[in-house]
Amino acid sequence: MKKHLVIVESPSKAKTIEKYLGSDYKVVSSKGHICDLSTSGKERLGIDIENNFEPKYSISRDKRETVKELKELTKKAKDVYLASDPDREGEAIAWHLARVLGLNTDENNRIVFHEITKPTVLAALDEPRKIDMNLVKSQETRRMLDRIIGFKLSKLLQNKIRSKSAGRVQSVALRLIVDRENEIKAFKPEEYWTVHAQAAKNRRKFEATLSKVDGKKPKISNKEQADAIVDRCQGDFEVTAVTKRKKTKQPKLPFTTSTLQQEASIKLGFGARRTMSVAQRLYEGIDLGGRQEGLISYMRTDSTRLSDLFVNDAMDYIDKTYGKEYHGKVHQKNSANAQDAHEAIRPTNINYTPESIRQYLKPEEYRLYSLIYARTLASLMKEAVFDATSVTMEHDGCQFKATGQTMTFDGYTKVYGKYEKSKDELLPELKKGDILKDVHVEGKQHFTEPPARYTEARLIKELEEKSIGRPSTYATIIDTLQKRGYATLEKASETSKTKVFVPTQQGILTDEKLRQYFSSVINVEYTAEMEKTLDEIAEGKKDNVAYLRSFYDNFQPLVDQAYEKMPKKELEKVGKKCPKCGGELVYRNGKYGKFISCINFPKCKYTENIDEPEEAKEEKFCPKCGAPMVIKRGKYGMFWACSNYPECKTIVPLKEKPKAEPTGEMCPVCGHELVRRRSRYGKMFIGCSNYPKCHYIKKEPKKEKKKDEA
DNA sequence: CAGTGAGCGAGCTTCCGCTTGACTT
Repeated sequence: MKKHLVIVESPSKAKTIEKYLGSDYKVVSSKGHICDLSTSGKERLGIDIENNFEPKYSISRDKRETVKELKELTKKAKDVYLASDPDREGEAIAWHLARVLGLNTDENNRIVFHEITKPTVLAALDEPRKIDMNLVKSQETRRMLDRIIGFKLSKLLQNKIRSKSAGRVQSVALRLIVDRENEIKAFKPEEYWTVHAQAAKNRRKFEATLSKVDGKKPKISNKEQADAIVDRCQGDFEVTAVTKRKKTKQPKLPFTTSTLQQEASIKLGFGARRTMSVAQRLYEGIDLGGRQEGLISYMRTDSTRLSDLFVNDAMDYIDKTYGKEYHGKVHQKNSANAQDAHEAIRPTNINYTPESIRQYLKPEEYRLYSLIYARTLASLMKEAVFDATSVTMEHDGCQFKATGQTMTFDGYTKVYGKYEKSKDELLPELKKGDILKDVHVEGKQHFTEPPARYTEARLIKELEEKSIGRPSTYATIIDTLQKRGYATLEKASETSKTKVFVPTQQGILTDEKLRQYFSSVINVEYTAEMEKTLDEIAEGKKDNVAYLRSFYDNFQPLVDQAYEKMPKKELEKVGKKCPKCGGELVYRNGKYGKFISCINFPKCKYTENIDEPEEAKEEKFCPKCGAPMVIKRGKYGMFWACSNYPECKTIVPLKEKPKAEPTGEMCPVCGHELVRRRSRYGKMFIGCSNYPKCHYIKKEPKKEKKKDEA
């Protein structure tokens, strides 16, 4: 018997939905887009600009197999429902599927649902509609714009300054990093002081901070000014006001991709890549003792919405587990450009507590699942309540303030508290008119701090707030900046574990050129403007070809101008000639750093390493065969080798000793100094400088194996 | 964990956004 065929985007989703629909239905997936703009042809743009921006599509190489299968299934099916995601990209996927599978686009064969629950999927099947061609046009416009900007700029920069790529999204991410670097460079620390009073009542100590001097907010910029205030504050203080009020703290919204990546980075130390791959495993399903179950909803989402079914279950669970007083409400707020195709990232089943399934999870899966579980549950719980007290005390026109708070109801922090420390700050019982004796007042010096470099998490947050990039691309953007050699992730400081983005020379240069020639396209606001127009196209209020044309007519002259005016970056000359072909030797940047090569590459493949040791300038001949010797670089460092290799395998060590750092420590065996060296296996170790007479090696404290336990 | 070892890179395919496996980074 012929079945109805339903096509979704994700295989895991297909499995779940097939369970809901029963045996009359076959549910399969396209695994994302199946088509893309072609990259063959003259300009490789896949767009016929002269012919009204006609797109040229081809089936993506890695989807040939999928498409073949879909075609066969279509032949066998009674009818086909296109159930790709309910957003711009999903509509385009539906249209590509319709074309490739030969479906009638005038038929009602498109269905959408915003959450994967049985009632919503069944309801969707009752309301099939036609493919929304305006929405498809909107996606197609976005795609063509990105292709034009990306390929034209990349080609230009490759040609002019040997940069690898540029694009609407990556180049703005780079801009943010470079801007921040410039702010830091321009930053001048300023000195300022605060004044603090240590007081006590009934032997309970507390600290207050200077808030006003003679009724005005103080501005203290040096020690003299601070000392003057401290001098004024000698003697008894009087409590002039005590105010008490209730304070509440709301739980945060459930996770989107961006907030999950941020929180996992801060709370678990996961990079965006790692978070996504662990989340993917949780989504696809974990073997829970014989049965495979998806533990979380879809992990690429911009929505904080939770399905009604889930909310009901979770509320029951809260009532049952914690009591009705913890029963909160649904908070709702999506970011500006949210497309809301999926729910928030939540557990699929609230009864799978992290503890109850811990035995089936790898440590990193357990940690991420615990975070998602706690965040989701907390979002539906009551706010935490605090008693907050503020005390004002004065002496000779100098007013100090102290604040304290105690939690009177833990609310959502019962489950999310371990990720959000909030400490009680206690004040002694004080009342207006109390006199405080023996108050110790002193000034504290501070300096204003430069803004911090971006961590992965901060950069993703910034991009999301500015509507740049999408949940499926945040992790890729981070990778691209590094792969292109525009920025590196480096430790924020010697001691810190946090890694931050530092732009490279090439990154700074690339940004500079884009700023100079393409400021109207590569900037933080551009994507938001584009999105506005795309919405108008989707609503049928604007013609997409007219939009593309006006963009192109503005953009192409900028490209032409840049080809004309942008100076070509010449390769830096070494000042020596190539021993092989006599060409100029130049510095190049390789994957492993700077190196020297012949200008005639690829005709001449001569290379050399930079920072040759001093003695490389000497002429040296092989003691065995008399051939000249050259410096070679092995796994373990540099050495002289016969140029006749491999016929003659003579090796002479360098005169320069390999690095051995003194440590200041003495050898417990022979009393000579201990030095830090690199072993032949490449590891650093501390051994005795009296080697080989003394073989002492200091045992390094064993490095703990990375543990992934909560 | 102590006396060895001999790469590679670069240039010309890049964009963004939707997905998962096939990888040997």
